[in-house]
Amino acid sequence: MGVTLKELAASLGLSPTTVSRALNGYPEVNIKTRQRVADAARAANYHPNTRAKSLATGQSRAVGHVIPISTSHEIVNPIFADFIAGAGEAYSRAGYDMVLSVVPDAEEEAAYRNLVARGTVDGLMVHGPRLHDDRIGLLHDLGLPFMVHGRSSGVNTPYSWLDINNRRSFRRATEFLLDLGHTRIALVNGLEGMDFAMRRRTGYLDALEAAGIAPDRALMRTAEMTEPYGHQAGRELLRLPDPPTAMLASSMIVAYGLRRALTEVGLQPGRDVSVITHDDDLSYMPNGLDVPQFTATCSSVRDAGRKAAEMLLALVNDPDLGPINHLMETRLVLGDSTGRNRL
Amino acid sequence: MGVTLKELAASLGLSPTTVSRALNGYPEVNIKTRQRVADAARAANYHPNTRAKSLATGQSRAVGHVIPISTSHEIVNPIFADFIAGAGEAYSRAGYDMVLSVVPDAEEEAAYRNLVARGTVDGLMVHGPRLHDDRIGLLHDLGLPFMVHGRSSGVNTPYSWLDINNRRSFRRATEFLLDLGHTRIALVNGLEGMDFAMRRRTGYLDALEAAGIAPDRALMRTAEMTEPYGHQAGRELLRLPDPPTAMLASSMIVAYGLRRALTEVGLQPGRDVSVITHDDDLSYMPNGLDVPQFTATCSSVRDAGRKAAEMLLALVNDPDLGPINHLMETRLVLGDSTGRNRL
DNA sequence: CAATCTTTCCAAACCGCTTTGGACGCGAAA
DNA sequence: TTTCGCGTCCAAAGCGGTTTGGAAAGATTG
Repeated sequence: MGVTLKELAASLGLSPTTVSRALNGYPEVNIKTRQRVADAARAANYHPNTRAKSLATGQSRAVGHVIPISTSHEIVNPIFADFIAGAGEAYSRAGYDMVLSVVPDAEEEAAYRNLVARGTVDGLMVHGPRLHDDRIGLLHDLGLPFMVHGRSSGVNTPYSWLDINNRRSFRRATEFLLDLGHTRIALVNGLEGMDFAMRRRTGYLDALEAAGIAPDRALMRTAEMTEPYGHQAGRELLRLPDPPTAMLASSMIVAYGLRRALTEVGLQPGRDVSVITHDDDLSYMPNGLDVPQFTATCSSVRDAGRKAAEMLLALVNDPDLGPINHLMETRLVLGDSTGRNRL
Repeated sequence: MGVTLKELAASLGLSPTTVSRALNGYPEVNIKTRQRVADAARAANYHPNTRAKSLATGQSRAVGHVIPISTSHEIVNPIFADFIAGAGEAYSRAGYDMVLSVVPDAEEEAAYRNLVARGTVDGLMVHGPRLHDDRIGLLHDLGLPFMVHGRSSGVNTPYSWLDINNRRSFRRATEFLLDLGHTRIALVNGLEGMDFAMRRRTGYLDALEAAGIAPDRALMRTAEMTEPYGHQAGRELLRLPDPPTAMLASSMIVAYGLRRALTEVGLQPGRDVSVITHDDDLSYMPNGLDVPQFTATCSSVRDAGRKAAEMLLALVNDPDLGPINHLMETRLVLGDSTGRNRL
């Protein structure tokens, strides 16, 4: 493999101690020696062995992400890739490694315990929190710093999280549709076991209630967010005796499905039926090339990943930091998919 | 953190040596002692420290995936999540960790060198190979086992890869369209710097040539695979003086865009214009709920991840294994998006 | 019964790094 | 001159495992 510290030291006629100190910026080494060491290290392409270093320091300089695969749905969250990309950027900038554990949700707890007991990581990221998520209590007990991407309603112990303001976001979107004169507004949501979906529904209901409109269960759908789901939900909604004139989608890909359902029966988004979607700003799913195709509540999940990673590293470097939170607001971008209610 | 071997040994009145051997299945330990140790280890939730173990054995029991982020496009490959999910499954089953390095493509080489020099991983996975990809030569020199997901034309040194038969797959799809009477067939491809895109184009051209049809540059598009790209490409193709009657899409999401372009001008996929797409069988992008919405060349990228990971582990465990390859055929599934040429 | 294996265990070295506790030489202060 | 402090370096003890080379006791053999 690579050169070892010992070899490097020998080639310089110095002790490993001095070389180590020179490279790690300790004061007790002559400036000329330090320079000599630095040059030699570069020339030999010396990189300290990760395992040895972390064994000696007690820190692994790595963080873990546990990705749950729902055994019932076998689905991988599409936002995962962009979140990881953002987080990975922050990690590599800080010189941290990222280790990923992909596990069926039944083995999630074991996965967390494993990573902690084996000392593989200094911190953990929790993805896809559900309502009353057990993992938070578990991680609290395990004692390693962790960040949650999202929140978990019903959990009492304080914890660190980063989330978007799902509730306000969907309230805002609903109000926007109400202002356009819509009163029959459908919500095509994600799986409601997920915390974010519940919050979105709450925001939607908030707005309806404020407007004095009674919610209609027939207008509220929930499922794993795919295009065919959006399509089917759209078709069913349009076939209702009193169909909605506006629809709220929980993701861009669901909105694609809704649009297909509309155009299939000759309806045009924005003119005949309004559609607003949440847009995670996924790199491979841009909201139009130049102008936005959908009116959307927009928030970059990549930025979220970057920020969440930075927060996690802050927690790792200062364990006394206590729970830290960050709530990101979304911005409402106007596209062609919304318009006045013409009924 | 967790219990250490030394502590466990002390609590049992045994030496660390014996405990280590008992846990690792060495023969020179009494069956009763072994049992006693196993019980105690389970009771104490003992897991050997990753770093110490790998330092002692010289193996990290981890593999690295370097994910390049194109600095020009800033795009994360959408198939990445499912591939990782498949690979991760194989790794955790084998007791290996997966470490991810997300880096701008300019720093890719440094990332590989780093992982190797620091001894962080025992093997590497290469994603998104381009034509004449430098990384293969680099990894060859670095001497660590590696697998390429895809291939790289123009590379002479032998290497291990897993790929789908892109060429035959697109030749087959094109022939299918030719059999339906289509002669003006468009190819809406991915970025042609990518090896897979080049192969698909070749398969497409093979079929045209065999049918005695001269390729038309106006019918061949290439870009990053997004829905808006598919939409735009579809619009432009339909506006040609002599528009295509069939289209080949490089991914499901591009096909969504094509379909939008068709329906926008009142054309129906399958009846008026035929569309075939490649389908990576992404979990969040199913090809219809019950019946396939698109005729597609289908191959699960998740299975590919699983298989590629298994191959990489085989290489890690037997360095003399030499280059191993696996070529997966796609299956053509029939959907509603194709039909006879009615012109 | 002595000699020779086996079985079962342990002490100690080692993996590659960090870090503690000096050692040594030199200039400044007493 | 002696003492002290400082700058610069090093030897050695870890970190938590694995592994080599015995050692002691019991079983087997001639």
